[in-house]
Amino acid sequence: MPELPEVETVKRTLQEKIVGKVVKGARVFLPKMIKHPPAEEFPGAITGREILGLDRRGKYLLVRLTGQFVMVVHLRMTGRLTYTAPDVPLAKHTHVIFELDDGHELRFQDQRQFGTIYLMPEKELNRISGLRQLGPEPLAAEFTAGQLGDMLAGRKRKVKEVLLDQTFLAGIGNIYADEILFVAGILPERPADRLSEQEVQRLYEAIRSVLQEGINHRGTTVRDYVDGSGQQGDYQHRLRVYSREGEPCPCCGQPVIRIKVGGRSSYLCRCCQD
DNA sequence: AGTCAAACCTGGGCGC
DNA sequence: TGCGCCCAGGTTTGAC
Repeated sequence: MPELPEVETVKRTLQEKIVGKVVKGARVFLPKMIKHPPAEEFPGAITGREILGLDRRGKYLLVRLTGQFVMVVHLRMTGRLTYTAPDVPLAKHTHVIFELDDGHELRFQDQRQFGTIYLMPEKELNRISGLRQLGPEPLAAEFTAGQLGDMLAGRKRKVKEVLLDQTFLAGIGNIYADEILFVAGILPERPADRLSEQEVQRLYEAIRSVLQEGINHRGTTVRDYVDGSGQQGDYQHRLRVYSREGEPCPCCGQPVIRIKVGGRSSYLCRCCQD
């Protein structure tokens, strides 16, 4: 489910609900979801801490806690983190419940059980390799087209594979990669280092605009994604090519096709992208 | 180094 | 109704 715009939306929706709340307890029903500390130590380690704020890095959600501790959550494909009243019946695949001092719960559910939760001192966050190795934030003010051009130089892999590489840029996944490449008018199989200066500029602008659009529409719900209040996103109605095999290209009307790139389904228009 | 497939899981959808 | 297959927003690992 969740790429940068979805994780950003979860962050924003949870922010208004849980900042300032104290964790009164935690129940772990599926220990393997807890990667650190050992699951049996996790409830004791988080109980009593106040939630100071929420941040996002790439697709990672960071919950800042008192005592310089941070809980790091990655939702992977089907994870959900929702602020829920305690009388709401437990949804299937609910693996961890946090009890908050306002009587509500923060519930983590994950059908496919790929999600991860860490709790550690802020200073040790770099022990999480996926977090440590993340590339730049594509929406950061400091990220420029010139920088993107430098980063692409010498990259012989397909441009879509590069966009999906979290050590290259943080937060782009399969849906937004296809949308970005369509908006930029670039085929996903193009070698990354063979884009013209103009194409790099278009790619940069598409990365920024498509991710921002996704956030503005509260993310994309293709299947499982919901935000921190359990609400679906809206951006699925605005997708141009992703999951639209056979439908007319919004630009030229030719059918959208699906191919495999880097092992992932990729949707594109042969007419509008080259 | 680069590329590919498999692995981690559950469940939906399709053809037969 | 059921079986078998393919598919799914992600990331890591291990084999060539």
